[in-house]
This record gives sequence, C-alpha cells and structure tokens, in this order.
Amino acid sequence: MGKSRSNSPADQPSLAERIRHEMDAFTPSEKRAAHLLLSHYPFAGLDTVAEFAARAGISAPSVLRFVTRLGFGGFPDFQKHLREELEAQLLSPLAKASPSDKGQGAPALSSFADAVIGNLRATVENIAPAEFDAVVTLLSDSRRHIHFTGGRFTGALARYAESHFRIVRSHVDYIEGQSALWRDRMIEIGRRDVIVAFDIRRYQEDVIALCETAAKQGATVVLLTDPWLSPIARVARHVLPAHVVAPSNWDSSAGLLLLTEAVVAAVTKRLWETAKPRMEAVERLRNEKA
Amino acid sequence: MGKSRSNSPADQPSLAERIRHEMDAFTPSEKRAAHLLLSHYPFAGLDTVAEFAARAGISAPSVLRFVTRLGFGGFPDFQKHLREELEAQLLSPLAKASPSDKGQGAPALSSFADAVIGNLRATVENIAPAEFDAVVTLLSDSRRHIHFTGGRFTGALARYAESHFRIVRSHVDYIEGQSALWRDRMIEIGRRDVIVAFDIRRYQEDVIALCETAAKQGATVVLLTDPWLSPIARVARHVLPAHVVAPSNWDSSAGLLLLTEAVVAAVTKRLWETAKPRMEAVERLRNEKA
DNA sequence: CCGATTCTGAAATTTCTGATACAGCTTTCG
DNA sequence: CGAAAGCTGTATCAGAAATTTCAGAATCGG
Repeated sequence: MGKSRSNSPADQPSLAERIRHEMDAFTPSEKRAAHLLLSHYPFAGLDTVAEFAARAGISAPSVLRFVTRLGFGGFPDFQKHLREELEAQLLSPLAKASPSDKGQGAPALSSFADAVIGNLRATVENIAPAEFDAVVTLLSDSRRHIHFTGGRFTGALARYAESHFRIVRSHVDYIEGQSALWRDRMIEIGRRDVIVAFDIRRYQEDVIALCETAAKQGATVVLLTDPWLSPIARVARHVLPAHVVAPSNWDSSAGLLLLTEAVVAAVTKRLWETAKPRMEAVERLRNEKA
Repeated sequence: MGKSRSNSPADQPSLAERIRHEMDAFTPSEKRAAHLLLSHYPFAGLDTVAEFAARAGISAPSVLRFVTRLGFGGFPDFQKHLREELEAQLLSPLAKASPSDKGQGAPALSSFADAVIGNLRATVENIAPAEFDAVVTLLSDSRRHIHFTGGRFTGALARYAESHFRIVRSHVDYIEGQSALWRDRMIEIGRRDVIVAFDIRRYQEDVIALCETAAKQGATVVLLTDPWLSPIARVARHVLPAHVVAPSNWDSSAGLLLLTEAVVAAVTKRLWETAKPRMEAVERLRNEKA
C-alpha cells in the first residue's frame, strides 16, 4: 500500500490538535471547515466533499483548499489519515486496558502478554459460531478420518492437536507437511477424510499443495490461519482465523492454540460416552509399559 | 423478505454480529469478504471497493454482491451504515466496555477463552522477573548448546520453541522425550549444555529421567511447568510456572506458549545483530529450494 | 475612495469509483 | 456421467466525486 504523502500514522499530535493550533492562520471559510470537523471529529470528514461543504456552509473548493493547506495531497489522502488515526485510537485502549504494569514484572513479558490477550479477544470476536460448531461436529464424526498438518512453526500446533485427538478418538494422524512423503499417502485420501491444516503467513507452498490435492480428491479441509487467510481458504470448507500480531519479530500462535484447545475440549465433551472408556484404556496401556 | 434498505442506525444487532451469524449462508468469496471485514472491523469497509476486494483477494463484483446480500442498496449505503455504527459506538463508552457480546458467540469458545485469558494474567503475575530475564540471558548465550524436550502433549511446545530458536541461533535441537533414544545422546551432554524442558501434570517419567541425567552431567536445566511444579524442578536452575486449568477435560498450554513466545521474542531481540543476517540467510536457502 | 491582493464559489473538467452484463468455470444433483 | 444451477472474474459503462479554472466578491492598504 503506497501512501502518497507524509501522512504517517505516527504523527504524535493528532490532526485535531494541529488544527486547533493553526486555527488563526486560516481564512474565514477554512475556519468554518475546521470548526465543523472539530465539532464532529472525525466523522464529519469521512463524508464526501460536497456533503462536508454543505454542512459547513461553504463551497467544495474551499474544503479542498482546507485539506491542501493541512498538507494532504487531496481529499482521499485526508480521509485515509482520519481513518488510520481513528483505527489506532480505537485499538489502543485495548492495549493499555490492563493496568497490570505494577512496575514489577519483566516489562517485556507483561507487554507481550497484553498483546497476546488482545489477540485472543479479537480472535474470539471474529469467529462465526456456526463455523466453530460445524468444525466441532465434523471432527466428532467418528466415521471420518482426520489428518493434521502444518508448516514450519504451525506444524507443532498440528502435532499438539493430533496428540489430543489421538486419545479421544480413532482414525487420527499427523501428516508431515514439509517432506514430499505425503504425496504417497494421498492415494488413500478421499471423501471420508478430513484435513485440518494450520497455516499462517508466510504461507507454505507444500502445505498449500497438500490441501489442494486432498480437496481435489474430495476430502474436507478445515483451515486455521491468520486474518489474511492462507490461500488454502480457497479449498477449505471451514476457516477459523486467529489474530497473530505481537510485539516481536515473530507472529504469535496463541490464538491458534486457543482455537485448537477449544475444539479439543468441545469434541471431547461431545464424544464423552466413547472417549471416556477409550482414555481409560490408553491409560492402562501406558502404565503396563512403565 | 423484500430487500428493502432497512439500514436504520438503530438496528440493535451490530452488523458484525449479523455477519457472524449468517456466515454459513455465504458463498466462498463472500466468506472471504466477511472474514476481512470482521478481522478489521469496521475499517476495512471504509476503503474503496477496489481496495477491499484486493485485500480480500476477490473481485470487485463479489464485494458488491456481498454488500447487496447484506441488504444494502449499494456500497455507499454500506459505508454509511458502518460510519454511523462506529460513531454511535464511539459516543457511548458503555457500548464497548465489554467486548464479550455473549449474545451467542459460540458459548463454548467464549467461556473457554475467558478462562485462558485468566490463566495468562495469572501466569504473568506469578513469574519472577529476575527468573524470566535470567532465562533470556541464558538462552542468548551463543556458546551454549540448547536442547528442547517435552512430554506427550508438551512435546509440541518444545518443537515450537525449537523451530524458532533454530532460526535465530545455532546449536539448537530437539530431543525426543518419550523414546529411549536420548540415552545415547547423553554422553555428549555436559556443562555447556542447556536443557529446556516442558512438563505438566501428569509428569512424564522419561522426561524427568532425561533432565535428572542431564543435570547430573552438569547441564543447566530450564523448566516450564504448571503451578504444582514437575519433579524436574528439583534439578532445574530456572523454573517458569504457568497456569493451566481450563473448563475442559484437558489442561490448557496457552500459558506455556505465552512464556515460550515471550522468551523467543526477547532472545531474538537481544541477538538481533547476529540473528538478522542469519534469518536472511535461512530465507535465502528456503527460496532457492522452492 | 480606489487599486491591489486575497478569498470564494459556480461551472467546466478530469479522474476514479461503483455498478452491470456476460462468459467461463465449478459444483451440485439427477 | 451429463445437465442444470450457482459462483466468480473480466471487461465495460455510467455516473458521481474530486479537482481545476476563472471570474466575481470581499478585504486591505494607501
């Protein structure tokens, strides 16, 4: 997204402040525009030039001159700045919502935690209940065969999911995403199979290929991804996006883990009748070995 | 029902809720549009159709069909509704006080998320800052060799940590906890080695044994565990406990993941001078292969 | 009070955006 | 397996919105 001008979202002084400060340098009609904008900040500026002009009681060109004087390349530029400022402002209270900065606590850890918690909240907000339920139902169908897979980092999450599912029900396995080995196994993938794929940016070619192949053969694909959606979404029946941005050089997978654990919990509950004896049996076997 | 323009600003249910609710009635591209909008609500919808379409990875007409299906007369209508909703929400501070619209967001998911968030808070509270910093310092020492390990479920977290550390620095590997294979490798474990072990209840015999053996040979052990502390704590130099209780038959590993990611972030930052070129090199190699 | 400068708005112009028609493709259903 | 239905993107168009032009109005200085 190439922004044309110098309207960086990091301008410390909000545009409103700047306008107040430069108010006396404005011409009369510019003042009227400024007053309107400030009195309904920033929504008045999100309408069209014509509407803004009418509401301010001035002409369209005057509005244009006004935003030009503020240093914007044009009206769209101006609106974009307002939107970005608004978005930043709306998201920030969430970041500083928790006053957990008691001075103590590794600051790195505590701020990181705040960001992660924000991610979890946002993730839950954006999940469609029907989608979540559909996934739970799908994975509770004991006639289906379930295969988990993931990329470089998300592969670990796939393993995590698999290790739980394996205990709750049968016909569960993990497919190595990176190697070319999965191609052989594809011959057995069909209509009754479910692929649960984890994939966040940068999306991984081999995982995408795996899912496309599986989908082509009639398998049902469930995707856990970031809000920008892996290309796998094209072939996926169900998509569960999670927010991943954290104050780090890496993305955070906490949201994906949350979804995974919630699904595991729900499926376990739904299959409890059969899962309980199964889990006891697993436990017995483990103890014998030890 | 006639598709009138019933977009009065007083529609009780926010548009976001309605979209979440009707999600499964959407076509694939409509879902992509919906996901984009929900993940950046409502700002994504304030751009132009073209930009929205590009960001969602679909065509402009699909976006138009999406907003039409939502019952709007056109895209400007849709935008107007978003602006009004936003303005109303911003003016009533009460509206956004509790973002957990429990109206019916998958109840299982949302209550589960609340529990997990509580765990994260509690985890951060109970971490000794000095301990956290000491772990970061230890793992930033490039002369050390780092080995990750874990149990049945936590092994996935160890792999997750390993996959990140492997890129940031050298001398990193993963030791399979369950198998007896690690006994052979113990001969190479000594004073310069660090074992990072993940272990929560029920604590796993073989992982415990691994750590005890390694400690006996002079290795430094870092333990990530639950608040009841794995027996490994006795031989561990540093212990980072995380809360794990969730409304499920299983424990939640989200706290452990949080700690892991926070450590990864901190180490990456501290080693940035050497990590950056290393990461670029890794990236180059990956691209060549592809 | 007059001329110069600045400001302002109506109208013309240009750019760009939203909307539509249509054809190819996929999926579904018999 | 084939036909029907539905979905999606390309190309295109109409129209609206932003921008520029320019002439008239207001203001200011002398």
